[in-house]
Amino acid sequence: MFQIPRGTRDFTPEEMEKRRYVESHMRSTFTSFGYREIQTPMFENLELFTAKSGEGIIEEIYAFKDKGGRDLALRPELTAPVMRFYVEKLQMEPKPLKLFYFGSCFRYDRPQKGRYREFQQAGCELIGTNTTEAYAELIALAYLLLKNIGLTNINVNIGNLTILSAVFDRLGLSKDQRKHLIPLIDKSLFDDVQTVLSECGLEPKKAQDFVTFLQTSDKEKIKKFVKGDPVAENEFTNLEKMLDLLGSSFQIKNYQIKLSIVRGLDYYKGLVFEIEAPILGAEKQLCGGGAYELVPLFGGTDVPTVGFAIGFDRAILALETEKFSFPKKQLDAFVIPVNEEMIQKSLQLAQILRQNNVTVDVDLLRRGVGKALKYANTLNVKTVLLVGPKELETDSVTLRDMKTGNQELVKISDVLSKVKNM
RNA sequence: GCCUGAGUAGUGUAGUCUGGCAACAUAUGGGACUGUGGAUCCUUUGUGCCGGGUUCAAAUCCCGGCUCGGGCCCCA
Repeated sequence: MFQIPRGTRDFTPEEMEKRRYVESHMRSTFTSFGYREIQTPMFENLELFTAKSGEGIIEEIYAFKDKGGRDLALRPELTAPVMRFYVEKLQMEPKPLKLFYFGSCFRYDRPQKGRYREFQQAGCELIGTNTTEAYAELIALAYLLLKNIGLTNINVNIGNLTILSAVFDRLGLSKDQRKHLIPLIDKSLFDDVQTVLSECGLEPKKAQDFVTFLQTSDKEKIKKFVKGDPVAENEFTNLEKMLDLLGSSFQIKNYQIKLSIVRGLDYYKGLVFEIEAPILGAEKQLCGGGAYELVPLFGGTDVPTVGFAIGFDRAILALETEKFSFPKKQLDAFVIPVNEEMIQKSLQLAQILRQNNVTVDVDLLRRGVGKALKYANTLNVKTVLLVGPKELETDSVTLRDMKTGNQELVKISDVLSKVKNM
């Protein structure tokens, strides 16, 4: 017996129905905002990812040599490939450029619930604008993508790395000190943050204020804290404008300012945000995004870029955890030939219906009407068409409504309209 | 990479402590049944995660591995 590789999954027809449902809703949300879909290869040159994240990443991804000795890697995420695509071929497209994607990503991680070695991401990149309205629209899009698939309980957290960095500057913290602090901030270990700050020689009062600043979502408190720092002040004013737009234009109010959002990577700059579903516990983050600078790193002309990625599998997991009832696909009709002489006629009838956008299955096992009906029942079909000699004498078939059990004799010429109106 | 729990027909479970029978439900195919049987009955198919050890005898006890779940690490 062969086994599925660790951390990968097979999807049953029922699961695929759910996934397609979510995917199609996301796709229509993206397109409703004027985004256009792109696709990039499943694997890239390894260097694309090491350039972005450093050599250390090789341990965490599927990297390999091909027969020509090239160093390749299965993509661990999609932002870098999309930016590679942009720099290589799309730089002269009119701005702003709105791109979205769906795709499998691969990471060599220890699998857990909501965490697999092959997983799906949905996301987008907005290239060529950094206005407050662009940012507001982007966050609204991320939020609505998750809302429109049926999630009810999600939170948006919004931070800003420029402000955080300006504050670090003002506190006179060195690069090494920041490196030490950032992981602690990321994990919300604020007591430890305060301890480290004291060790860095910061006055207790200042350290206390900083920790409060990281944890508060109160605009006035933050404003007071950044007062006198032109860079931070200006950035915060813009952040406020953006938040106003989120409320006034998109009716999104359940966001929180969270200045403790940090990203380990240096290329993120300015806006950062994440959306989480608290119902999922440890692996609750559904979406992460922000502004970043990758284009110059890849050799392109500098241009503002912002985007986000949604963990597709987690979004589905969150829906299931919320007990969302996915709509069930129904087959319109199931054709049962009553005996072997009726097979040809049955196939013909099914084919006519299919050509008119009716979904039809025909019994292929030459079994009795009872067994066939039972099978039809498990398929969740709307109607069954019985094709037999008695009916054919009058050019008719028996149409059975599977919900009520009612049956009627219907002329073959009328079957199409009858089935369509069920 | 670490800690922890679990793994028995396709699915859901019992049996494991206290070693000796692999069982129940459901499902799949066939039949009763040459046109209503979405039922009922009969029947078929199919199960001990893998490997080693202890033993007269292992699903059961022991060791190792694999896989899944929970918690860490990590999270581009």
